[in-house]
Amino acid sequence: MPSDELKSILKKHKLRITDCRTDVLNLFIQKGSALSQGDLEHQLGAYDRVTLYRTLNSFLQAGILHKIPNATGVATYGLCHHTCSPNDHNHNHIHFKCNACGQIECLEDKAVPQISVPKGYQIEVVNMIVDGICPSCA
Amino acid sequence: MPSDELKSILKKHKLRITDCRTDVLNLFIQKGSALSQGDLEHQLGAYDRVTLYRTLNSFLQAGILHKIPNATGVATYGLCHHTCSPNDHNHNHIHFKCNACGQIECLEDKAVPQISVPKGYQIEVVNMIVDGICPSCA
DNA sequence: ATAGCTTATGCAACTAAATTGCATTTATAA
DNA sequence: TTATAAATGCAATTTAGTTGCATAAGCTAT
Ligand SMILES: [Mn+2]
Ligand SMILES: [Mn+2]
Ligand SMILES: [Zn+2]
Ligand SMILES: [Zn+2]
Repeated sequence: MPSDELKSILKKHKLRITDCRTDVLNLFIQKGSALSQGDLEHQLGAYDRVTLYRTLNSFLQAGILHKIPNATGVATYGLCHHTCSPNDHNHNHIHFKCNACGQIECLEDKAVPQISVPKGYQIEVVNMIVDGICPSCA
Repeated sequence: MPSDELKSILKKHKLRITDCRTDVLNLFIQKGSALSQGDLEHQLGAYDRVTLYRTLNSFLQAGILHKIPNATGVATYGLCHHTCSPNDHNHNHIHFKCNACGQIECLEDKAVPQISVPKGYQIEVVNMIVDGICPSCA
């Protein structure tokens, strides 16, 4: 993606434009799938782990990325494709984790179905994670 | 829960009966909510961290516990209320995580709704985690 | 009940990920 | 261009998860 577009995305979210941030953002856009901090470290070796860590946190805060729950213990992050802001993350799509290659993807077109919970419980966010085999691994 | 019942549960799953295992099992039954290894360490200080770690793994294997995905990074485990065996964990219920007290519960009565995924994806397991406020914290 | 075999436990050590403090560098707005 | 606030890198710490090995304990067959 052209550098100008990357910068405008950062600007839109009121983040200072730095090399690390544009590179991280670009990687997320290129890859299309969810990435962990380790993925970033591996593919953007130029930057310190801590800087990548803080970049992820900035992006979370800003609403550029969302955190994807999973049982493996390593946090993964996906691009917010819809308009998200720090206080209003707005995600409603299913996540898919491939048991073969380990990749996690956002299935943007698949909405999380409506559910009900017992009396007394208040719903704030609903996450749905599908484990299985992705098309590339089938 | 009476010691005899605890022992028979362990026996049913072909696990040797030890103090640690009966205490851990008893704690899960008493609490009713999901627990992390840290929770066990805190509440069953008599046992070594590694022993608790291996107890959790044995229980997972045996089908006594199931792992509950969440975005916090610490693994939590819940009792399998239905018949589960090592090769056939059979869970279909929603999990609820309270954003106030942090507790995670199994909503046994709330089934995970059926979903469809894009062509080429194969579903193996579906997890649904609801974040919100639990009745005790409301 | 006991002996013998198998499994569980505790300790120490190690890995990996997440997190913090602080000095230095860099981005941005005046 | 300069002043200010924020981002970065490095070092160090915390936390969770994991493995190896010697010892202790559970279980089964005699
Ligand atoms: Mn997503
Ligand atoms: Mn459950
Ligand atoms: Zn795959
Ligand atoms: Zn609560």
